[in-house]
Amino acid sequence: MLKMNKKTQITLQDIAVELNVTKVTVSKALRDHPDISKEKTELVKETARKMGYYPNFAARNLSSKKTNTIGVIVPVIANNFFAQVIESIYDYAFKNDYEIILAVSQEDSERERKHLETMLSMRVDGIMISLTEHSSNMDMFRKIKKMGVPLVFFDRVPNMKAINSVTVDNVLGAFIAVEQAINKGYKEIGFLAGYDDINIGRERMEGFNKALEKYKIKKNNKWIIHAGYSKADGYNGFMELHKRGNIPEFIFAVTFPVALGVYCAAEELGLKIPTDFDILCFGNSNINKYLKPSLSCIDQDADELARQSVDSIFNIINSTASIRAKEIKITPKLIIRETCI
Amino acid sequence: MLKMNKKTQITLQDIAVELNVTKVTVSKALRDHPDISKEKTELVKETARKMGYYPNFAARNLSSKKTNTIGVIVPVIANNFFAQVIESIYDYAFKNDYEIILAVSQEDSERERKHLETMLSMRVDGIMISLTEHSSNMDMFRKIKKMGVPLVFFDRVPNMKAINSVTVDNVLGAFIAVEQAINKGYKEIGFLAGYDDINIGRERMEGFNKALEKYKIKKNNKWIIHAGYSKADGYNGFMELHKRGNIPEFIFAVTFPVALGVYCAAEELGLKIPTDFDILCFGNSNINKYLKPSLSCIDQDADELARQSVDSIFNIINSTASIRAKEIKITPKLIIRETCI
DNA sequence: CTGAAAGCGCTAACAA
DNA sequence: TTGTTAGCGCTTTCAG
Repeated sequence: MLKMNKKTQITLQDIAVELNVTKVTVSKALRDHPDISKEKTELVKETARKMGYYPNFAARNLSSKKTNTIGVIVPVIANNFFAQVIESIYDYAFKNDYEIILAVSQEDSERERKHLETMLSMRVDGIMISLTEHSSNMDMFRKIKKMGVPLVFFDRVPNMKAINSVTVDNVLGAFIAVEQAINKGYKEIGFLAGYDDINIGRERMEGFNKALEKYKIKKNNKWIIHAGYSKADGYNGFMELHKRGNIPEFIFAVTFPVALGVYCAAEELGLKIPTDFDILCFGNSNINKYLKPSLSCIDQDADELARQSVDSIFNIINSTASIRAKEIKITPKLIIRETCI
Repeated sequence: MLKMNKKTQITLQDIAVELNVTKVTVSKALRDHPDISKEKTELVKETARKMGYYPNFAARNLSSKKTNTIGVIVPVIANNFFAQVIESIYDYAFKNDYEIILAVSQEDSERERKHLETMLSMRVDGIMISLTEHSSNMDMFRKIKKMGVPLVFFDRVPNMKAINSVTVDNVLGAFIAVEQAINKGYKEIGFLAGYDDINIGRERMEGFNKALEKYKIKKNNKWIIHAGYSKADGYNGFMELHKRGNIPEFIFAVTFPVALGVYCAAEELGLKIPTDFDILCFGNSNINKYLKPSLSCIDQDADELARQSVDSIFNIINSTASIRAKEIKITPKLIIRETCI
């Protein structure tokens, strides 16, 4: 009854025996440690390859206290903006020899909390997160900060002092969107807005208000709907607007999915864009130029957001001294297509 | 010079000391081991929570030889189909208390290989993969099989015997797409096809051929373009078709992004769909009903694909005896919108 | 340049 | 019901 049925995993020891050295030598060689001679290093590597050795990360992490891994939590994946951000994050991480542990909160702050705990248990070297649409676990974040785990928020960030964040300038973006509508001559301006719980809702509302104020346009609360950021929210929001009576000349949508919901509702109601009402949204999508009419929007550079976020977390991870929290803002830009032209 | 500056990580031992028991007791309590009394278990958990304890997964994995983790490799994320599949995979895994390690090959088989090695090093309990568009590392897969690591291919699978796979019935899907066009009366039928390297290209071509044969339609190679599966490929493919002379009455696009590229090219060329030519594609997207004209397609159920794949890998992981490789095929369905109606 | 010893934090037998 | 003893596979001192 020898130990034969164990699912054999090749270890440093196995290679060491094969080569008549100790596992320390093998370990060093595999990591290109200067202690080991060039030839021996090559020999070790070659043997390891031949034997089908794959270093056990768990063991390595345990003894080295480093995982070369960063945790990323997003509210959703099947969304053009987030899909692009995630893809870019993966790319930058890969180029820096880091692994990404991705988790999806599904806009559920309870799931979010669990994922944060998992990341902590995995001892990731840092955490990047974009919050759920409602509130969030500030206590958890404070705890994480206190534990000294590098933390960077991106796009959807909490209302907290001294945090690292990378966001698009939402106030500015909303402002220029509404300004565009006003310049075009619209006076009846509606907003399918988010909630104040999270920065993107709060700040886009702020930009909206600013533009109305600056141009002395009367704000009509009947034309402002507070809902979420999804397609369904846009659909329902527009239906509600329609039910309330005459719809405004122009609608600003808080996100691209919301605008999509509006297109859908309008079609059902037999309303034509931009003749019956006009629209513009915050957030681009690789498909909105194919819509009829193609949708003008406030473009947020997903790749840039990802790059800045990754840079930011690496800076924190690699700095010896604790560095000052940094809030990075990316400037959005207006892209005019067939709506609100 | 006490060891004070170590970034303190709360361990079982710390809790044990606090509670005047041994770490084994704590370990068991935290995992609801029946050995430990209810009250003590509660006490331990409460204390752990208070002390801010997070179990070290690396240590746990190392000693238990189980990671509760499955690795997923996809060619791309910023793609409606894959984004949905991934999101569903995450959801099913989460509900089964499994973590997902996601990696993106970017259609690059070299990256794919590296990711596979990483997964092996992480000792994931199983691997789910959708291949890059060109060939792939069959040797690597054979090695993985030999190592006894559960492996499931989904959507894009290799041409290999005895593998576990979950795919859409590509032959059938392509067949009914082309049949629809033929029934509509089209005789000039083109195909923006993929390559034979991978099942989706090969099988969709097979279905295309079958339909032409069955209905005795002449196949015109001038109208068949072999390119990739992306929007750019669709754009270039259509431009090439156009350059070659008169375009066919109908074009079957191998993927949704390819069809999108065609829309783009057609617009530039001033061609109208469906009057100048008609189109239908393999693969749905949550936005193609918004296109003008809205695009008819062969719908592949992303969620179903994900569910079957996850089920499949769990079956393998949880089965004691080695089970027979299983190839699961999902039946696609035709969705008619404004094209090819 | 190489190796011996210790231990990372945890779980899995087995004893008590 | 609890504790003892051994590692899991690797890296990290520190000696040679």
